[in-house]
Amino acid sequence: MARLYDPHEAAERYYPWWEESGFFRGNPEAPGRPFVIVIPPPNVTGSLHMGHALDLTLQDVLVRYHRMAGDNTVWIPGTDHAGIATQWIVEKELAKEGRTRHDIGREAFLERTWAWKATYGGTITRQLRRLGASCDWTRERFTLDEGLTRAVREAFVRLYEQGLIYRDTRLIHWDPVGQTALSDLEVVHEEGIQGEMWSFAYPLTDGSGEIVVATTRPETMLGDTAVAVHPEDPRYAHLVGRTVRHPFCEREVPIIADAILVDPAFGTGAVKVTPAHDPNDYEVGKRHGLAFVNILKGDGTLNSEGGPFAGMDRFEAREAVKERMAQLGLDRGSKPHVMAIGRSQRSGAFVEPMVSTQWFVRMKPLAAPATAAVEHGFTRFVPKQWENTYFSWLRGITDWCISRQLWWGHRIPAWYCQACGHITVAREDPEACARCGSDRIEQDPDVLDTWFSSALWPFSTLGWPERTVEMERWYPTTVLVTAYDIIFFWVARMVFSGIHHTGSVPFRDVCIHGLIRDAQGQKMSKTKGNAVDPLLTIDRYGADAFRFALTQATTQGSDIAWEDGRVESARRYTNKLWQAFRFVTMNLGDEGLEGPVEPSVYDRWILARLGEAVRRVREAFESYRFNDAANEIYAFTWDELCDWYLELAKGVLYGDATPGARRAARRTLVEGMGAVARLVHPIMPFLGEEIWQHLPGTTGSVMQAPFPRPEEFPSDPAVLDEIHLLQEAVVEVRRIRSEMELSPRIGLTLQSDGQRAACLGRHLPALRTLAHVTRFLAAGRPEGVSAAILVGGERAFVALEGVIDVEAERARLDRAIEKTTRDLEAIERRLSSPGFAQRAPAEVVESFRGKRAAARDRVAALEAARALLETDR
RNA sequence: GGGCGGAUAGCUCAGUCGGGAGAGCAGCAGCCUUACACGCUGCGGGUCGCAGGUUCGAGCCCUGUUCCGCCCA
Repeated sequence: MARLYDPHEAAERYYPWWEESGFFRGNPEAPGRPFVIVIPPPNVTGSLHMGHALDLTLQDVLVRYHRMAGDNTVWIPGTDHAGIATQWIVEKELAKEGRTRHDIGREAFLERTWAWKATYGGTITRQLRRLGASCDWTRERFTLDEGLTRAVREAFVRLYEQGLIYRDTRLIHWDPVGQTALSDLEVVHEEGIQGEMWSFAYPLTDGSGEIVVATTRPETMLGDTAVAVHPEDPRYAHLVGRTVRHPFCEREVPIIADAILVDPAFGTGAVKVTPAHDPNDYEVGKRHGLAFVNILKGDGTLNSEGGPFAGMDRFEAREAVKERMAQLGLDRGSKPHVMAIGRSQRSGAFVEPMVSTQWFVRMKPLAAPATAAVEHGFTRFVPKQWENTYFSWLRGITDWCISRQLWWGHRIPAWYCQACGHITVAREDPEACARCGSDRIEQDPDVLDTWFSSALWPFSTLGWPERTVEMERWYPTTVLVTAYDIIFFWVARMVFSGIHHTGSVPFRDVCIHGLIRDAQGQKMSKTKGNAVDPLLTIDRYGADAFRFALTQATTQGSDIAWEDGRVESARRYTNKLWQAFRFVTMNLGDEGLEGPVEPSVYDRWILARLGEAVRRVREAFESYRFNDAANEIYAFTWDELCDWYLELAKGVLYGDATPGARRAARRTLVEGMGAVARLVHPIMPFLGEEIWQHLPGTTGSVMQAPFPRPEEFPSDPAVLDEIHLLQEAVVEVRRIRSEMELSPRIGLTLQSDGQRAACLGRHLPALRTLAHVTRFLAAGRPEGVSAAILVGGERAFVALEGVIDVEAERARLDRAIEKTTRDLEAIERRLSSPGFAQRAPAEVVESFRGKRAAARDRVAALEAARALLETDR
């Protein structure tokens, strides 16, 4: 067997085998409790980052565990079409050729985008394979493929027919770089921007004076259609109802009174009103019936309403307006102002509020059932606290702007009649207007928000709106695994879409995990240069170690500060397991495993401990406690199997044990290692498989082997107790050796006349292997100097005559007495504290009395040993 | 402004029922013992942010408070 485990070689060998053998494939008609996960679809443009790696590792861990546990398991992969991001990439390519998408036309542009997707779109799914993800690739979906497009069309038409989708002209967020409308969620508010508050004067039309207003966006004054003051502000009462003269536009601007908009204490108490370019002013405009003057074109330059500034970019116009106002003597100065600004999540451009005609989803009626579903536990958040995030968003929800001025996406299925103006919304492309029958109809040029199709993902991937066997058997899905940052974007939208379209929540559980940050706790980003590349990490450490580190780092919903040290430590663990496995294969002997066996107490002990570990690991997986599962496996394999059992087995294998006992030890090694291969496989699939393949008696893939069950490994309290005693003896002798600075080469004699300690005589081979104890005597204190230790509460001695000086042993005993006395005092304080005996539960009091007795015995035994040493002087 | 989370060993973090504070890494000391020096053995290290309260008993429950982070407006 190779001296070192090669994770790359194993991955290259096993992954194609698994995939080609169909081990990843789900079958809705197979027996078993369904366990179904749909992947949170990554952007088709994307490449694997640490966030994906974490999210997908956790899903794969669950999927592999449940598949082995006998559930009807499937994990459906896929990608979304990422409207804005993908279109951008192709537009940039075109720009290099000196062309725009308009030059080549819609059809050619889409052809080109599909071609791009065919070439580069598979990047992330290839990378997923390197991670070991056991998705059912035969079911891979794409949000723009035929079936999902049909689902989108169906959902849109239904919502429209039910009055839940409508078209309206209102204030929306406009991305001047992407040149499209955005939903509220796609705007990121950036705080603490250093700007300025600039003041200027509007002269009253009648020339009797002026009114001073302030703004952080001077160019918007070109769209002002009112100046507002507070109705109860005595400074301005006489001006309400009069007008000011706009210096650049041919219009008179009314002075109005509005108690909601205006805070008389802020600034001059007078506010300019731009209804077409500010959310608050928009409301004022509606309240007062003001004109909505849109001054911007889609690219962020000023339109003809901009008068002398038409054609300028909005920021250029800002400076130009200020300059002209100064020339006109209307500039009233400026002062620094810290403000918040909205940027497009995708393009990073400063977003402009703009009045525009778009399609919207009416959210209130959809949000209410989505809230109720979580309140009533039909869908459960793990950890529970994330419900609050979900609820608070749904409570304050506004209608969802779903149209995007893009070409790459699901085109809105609405046709406008040139003859009668009717809008025809239909499942199949219509030939004529549904009302007047005219064939002069034109389809809406816009496409839907990518999230509109993502919201249908848990059921569109299963074949909805068809009533497929997948829908019958696998819907609702079992669990959605995702980070908390897309609870709004995606989780909530899937829940209300699922309930509305299918009558059921889309998943039973939502397992929320944190984000991966760098070692300093900063968010990883390409621009900061602190991003860790998961593929390089896999290159360096192997997928098994990487996955183990991710799993071990995943504590309930909190962020992870990433350091490569985590993976390095996990890689050492893979080596440890590999070496343990080598030990097993190197010690199988020639005589075979068949034949009568005489299991030792060690064999029975390790299997009992294995059973306990299996129970804890299963519990951890079942309740999404990933770190607990990883740590249980780690602690069992390293601290018990390697540190104790393998050493104990050496005593049997290399000593003069009977052939039956040796055979039993070998079988236990093989059985234990087989269980370890199965235990680790969900987290470390390649290592688990590699071990499994080389163990005698295994068949098929470890993927298809049953996950260990606690019942396979019987417990035995007497055995656990005996080995515990042995461990105590070993640890104590080792401590003596270390504290006395005795060479590991010196064989020691251990002796005790205690009743429980008597059994140590049977364990001499183990004592020799583990602590280099070469002799055990059922006797009391030896002649000459000796060290006293406690085993099972009884005194035992390590003969040290001629080996060590008395002073050192005396000092050691003093330290031990001091520590044990401190323990005893703490217990006694507890027992004698007022009310404890009366009020604490009887079993607690009893356990403390037991502890007191044990501690008293320990102190007495140590003091007796100390006294014996004294008489030697 | 509203909401949520965090503060526990030098670092990163666990801690489920309220019942004697843990892991990994780092540190110190000793070992190339025939699976593993990617290892083994032993040791040291904590005012559980702070102040009150409830309780026989609080890292855990309650109130207040400081600092850090995130989300929303």
